Amino acid sequence: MRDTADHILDAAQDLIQTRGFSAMSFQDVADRVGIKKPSIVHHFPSKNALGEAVVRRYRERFAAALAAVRDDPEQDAWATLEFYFTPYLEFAHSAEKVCLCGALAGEILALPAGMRGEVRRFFENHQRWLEEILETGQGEGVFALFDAPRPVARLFVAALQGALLVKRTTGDIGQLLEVVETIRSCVRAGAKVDR
Amino acid sequence: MRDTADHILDAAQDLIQTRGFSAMSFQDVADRVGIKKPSIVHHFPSKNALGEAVVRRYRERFAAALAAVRDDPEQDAWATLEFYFTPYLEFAHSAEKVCLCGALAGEILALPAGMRGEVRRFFENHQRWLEEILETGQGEGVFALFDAPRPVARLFVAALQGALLVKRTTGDIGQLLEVVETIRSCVRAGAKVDR
DNA sequence: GTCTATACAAAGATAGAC
DNA sequence: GTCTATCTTTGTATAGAC
Repeated sequence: MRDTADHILDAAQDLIQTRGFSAMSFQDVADRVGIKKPSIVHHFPSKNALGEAVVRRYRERFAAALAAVRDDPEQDAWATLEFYFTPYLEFAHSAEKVCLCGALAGEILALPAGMRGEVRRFFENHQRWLEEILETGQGEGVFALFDAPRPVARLFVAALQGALLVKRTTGDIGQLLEVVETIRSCVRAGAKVDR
Repeated sequence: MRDTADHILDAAQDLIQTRGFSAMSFQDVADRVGIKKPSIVHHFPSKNALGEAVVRRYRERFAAALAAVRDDPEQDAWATLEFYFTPYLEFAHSAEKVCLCGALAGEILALPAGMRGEVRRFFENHQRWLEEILETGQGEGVFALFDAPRPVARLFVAALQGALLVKRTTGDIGQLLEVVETIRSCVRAGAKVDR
């Protein structure tokens, strides 16, 4: 049986991912978990603390998964890049889902300092990780980039996050698949840049 | 002297762009304009109506500017693309500014239906417009795209919106400039794709 | 660990004077 | 067109029983 604290975190994360942190209330979380409002306070002393715990867990899980794939000698650069697409493609199955940190970026100035820091670390980590993967793949001749690994990594992270948000707004799930496919064709070694 | 309704719209837009719609209140708007809460209601009967008016004005202004440049025979494809970067680069001057619709995309499911429709139309219009520009430029041999105009246009819009949000989160203004520069090098005719 | 009850502030909105 | 005053709901958070 699942721990109540975990259950609360799951409910809060889903609410933030869909409605945003400002629009989420203890009442919403309590209703989903099937408890009363004060029971949440027993596990998380304030709404800010709950929000920070949600983002920290999300960021740490993501970071651990990315580090594991990067350090797995079985995975080549292409497989590693494809692994990075996986969560985005899972978000694409539903019209409503976006990345937790992408959703929070829209209201970042209204968030408590602890949450802002977690979201910032999330993006910095993703950009550094992808830059490293692109550089490795480029060195091995697997990727052909039209610019340096750093700006290209930033372009890709921004495009994937932006595509999730636009997808949910327009309701066009194909949006995300198109962007992922375009990124693939963008780094494909067969598409050598000549200049 | 500026009309009060316009003043209210300006204040509300700035508040939504920074904190988000859910976190914005009549009190915040009233304080900025220098009036009391009920005076706002006289101009906009509800918070939802005010929010919808803000997004509609923003979308219509943007659409008019884009259409004007597209239909100006003086502007070639490159100048038109550069024109599209202008507002994004202006957002880049401040660490806090993002596109109104990019900010709203994060909390889209918490918005009233009228606002959701406006944000959707904003993105659909931008994607169609940019697709058309890319196609024209490609036909004239000015742009060299690594994929069809439609997916490339979607990638660019998503990347620009995502870059604004990431920029504000990390506080790194260079983020946006890098992405714009990467997009430029990405369509440059000198960088012909060979496959 | 969960509950009832409650405190306190802030929200959106309305009525009616000026 | 703007104000004061007020209504009603909802928010976060606390106190204390079980």
